[in-house]
Amino acid sequence: MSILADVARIAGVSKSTASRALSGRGYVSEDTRVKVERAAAELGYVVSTAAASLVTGRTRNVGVVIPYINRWYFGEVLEGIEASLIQAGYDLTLYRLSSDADLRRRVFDYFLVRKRVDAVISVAIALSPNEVHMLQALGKPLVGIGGLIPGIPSLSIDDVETARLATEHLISLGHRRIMHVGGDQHEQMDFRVHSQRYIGFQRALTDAGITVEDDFRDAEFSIQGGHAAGLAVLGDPRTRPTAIFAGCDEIAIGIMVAARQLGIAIPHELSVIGIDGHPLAETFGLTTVVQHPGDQGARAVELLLGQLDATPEAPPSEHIVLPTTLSVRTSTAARRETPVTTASA
Amino acid sequence: MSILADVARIAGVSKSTASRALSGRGYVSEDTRVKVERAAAELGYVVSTAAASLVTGRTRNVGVVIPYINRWYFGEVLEGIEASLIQAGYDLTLYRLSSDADLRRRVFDYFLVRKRVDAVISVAIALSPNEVHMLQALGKPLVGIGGLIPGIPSLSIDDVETARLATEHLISLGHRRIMHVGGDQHEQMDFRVHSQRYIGFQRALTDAGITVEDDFRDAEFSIQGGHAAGLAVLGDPRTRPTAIFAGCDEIAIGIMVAARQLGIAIPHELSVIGIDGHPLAETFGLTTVVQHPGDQGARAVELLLGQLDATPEAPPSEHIVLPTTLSVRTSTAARRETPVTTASA
DNA sequence: GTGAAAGCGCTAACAA
DNA sequence: TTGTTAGCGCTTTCAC
Repeated sequence: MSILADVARIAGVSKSTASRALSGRGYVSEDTRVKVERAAAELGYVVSTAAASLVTGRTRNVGVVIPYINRWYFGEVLEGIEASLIQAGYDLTLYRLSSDADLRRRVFDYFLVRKRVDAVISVAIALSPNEVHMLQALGKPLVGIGGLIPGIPSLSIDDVETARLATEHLISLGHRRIMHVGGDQHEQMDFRVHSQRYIGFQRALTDAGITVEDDFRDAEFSIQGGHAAGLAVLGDPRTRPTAIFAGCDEIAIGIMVAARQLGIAIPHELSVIGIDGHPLAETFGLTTVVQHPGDQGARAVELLLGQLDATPEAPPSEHIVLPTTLSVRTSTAARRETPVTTASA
Repeated sequence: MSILADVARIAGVSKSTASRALSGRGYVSEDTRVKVERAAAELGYVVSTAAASLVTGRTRNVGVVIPYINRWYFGEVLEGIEASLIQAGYDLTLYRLSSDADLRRRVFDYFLVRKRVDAVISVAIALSPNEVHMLQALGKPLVGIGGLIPGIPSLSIDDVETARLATEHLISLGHRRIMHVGGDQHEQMDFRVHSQRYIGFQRALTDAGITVEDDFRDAEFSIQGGHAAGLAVLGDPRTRPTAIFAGCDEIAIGIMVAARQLGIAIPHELSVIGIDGHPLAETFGLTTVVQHPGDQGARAVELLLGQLDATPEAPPSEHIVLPTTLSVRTSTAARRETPVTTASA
């Protein structure tokens, strides 16, 4: 492990010149720059981040806090962030925050503060004013994904509107007996995404003058979860809905699997719509409202780098609402000219 | 941001005493320890890792290189690693290595070397002797997951044996027309997992004296991939296999979906078996050979910490082969008393 | 355009 | 048991 002094010696210059040549900051003649670079390459020299950050206060490392890794949406976001970060020469330090409040406090009080990260991206985690304040007091730029965090730039779709759009699509097909299979309202994600989508759903129904008695069923946000809920909800032909708006594509797919298993024809007896744009939606012919999590990750990094590199006194703190688009497939291909009721009553 | 000197001043001791009290290394009286801790808490002091690592050479940070994030197996491994690491007080810096050789070199030459990580976990990436040597020369412990890496401790299942086990299960059910739908043999993963599984498959057939003409079809390692391959392979009733050994559970599930779509009854007309232990296997009634990726991640961290904390001169470099277990479900529930041939010829 | 020197915040000998 | 001292490797004024 060679150090800067070695490089300087071999190149026949001082440490400070070597440092300038390598970092690109400050004036160095073309000649010496070449000499220094050659020496560095020869020695396989790599700057010590520890030493550099000690003096500059920058680590070129970004912390990412995220509640799940192995769910499609989150994995995509993470991949998007990682790719952008590495390309910009930044490292990514990963903190998976479970619902364990203790762990969360530890991560914020200890890990994130240790001057180890220059900035933080918070995915689907609603930072408390306290947490935001802490990080900001430390001068650490902050970007949120998946919901609005007051005071910092954040990125998300409009969950209420997206849910409304999905539900309206079902209504426009003639459905009246529509159900929402979504996230447990008590076990909320941080931004209360579950409620938001439920609210959008109900709003669409209300606006269309539709009343549904049994309009909600909770499910885990996974294909398994959707499948279990689907079996439960679709079992009784007399009470089953003719259309389901699922809280995410995984749930929607699980429901479609359950429907097939129960011999329920899609879309003739049941229409299904999801949210996200999961690649499986195509395989299953699932209509879905698409968002692009990978792009969201990339965009968040962009915002962050803007804060990091540019003017230190220009903290843009607006919330950006990302558009979602309807991608219609066979799961909602049937149009009902007259409202359908499977109930015999 | 208070620094150690502040804490020391408030506690009325010297910096070194404060350091000892906080780090737990060296002798400090109970009394002063309490005083120092109180002062630190009062100031919200957190040690600067940059400064600490500059002098100790340790960063309490582990680098993880992994080819995918959004695939079940890899996500699980990552979650397992993350949980164990954070519990041990280590950070995790994530590098997703695509097939881009350039990126790979950059990560090894630059990122991993910058003294930013104390150790490296390599998931499903076959490190070259060069890469291993580089990291070892730097004194960085190294653990591999997903295949044997000569000279370093590594962890993996026996892909050949696992594939053989799966195939033997199908054979024992009376199947003769068996096919392997697995990874592209050209687009190999680093440890040639695809070939290994294919070899195990073929070995089982050979041992049973079975010859199959069209015994392989490649697929992307995803449900979509399995679905596409399934449609292609199962389309013609005269040539279709009666059993399929899939390269992973995602592929197997995709095949099952395709089969249902084609009206092929499982397990009466087709048996399917996968590898991994994906949670969806239960939903789909898929028989599979189970491994536990999360545990593998945890185990890898254990091995790493052993090297990191313990005797510096005890590098255990053996490869540990993890057991896999057959989990039988309905997808292979049918026993054929006489070998089945769907072919009319 | 280049070098000398100071010091970032911390730990680890070594003395006391 | 505690304090003093000397750096860890780098960047960055400030002279030259």
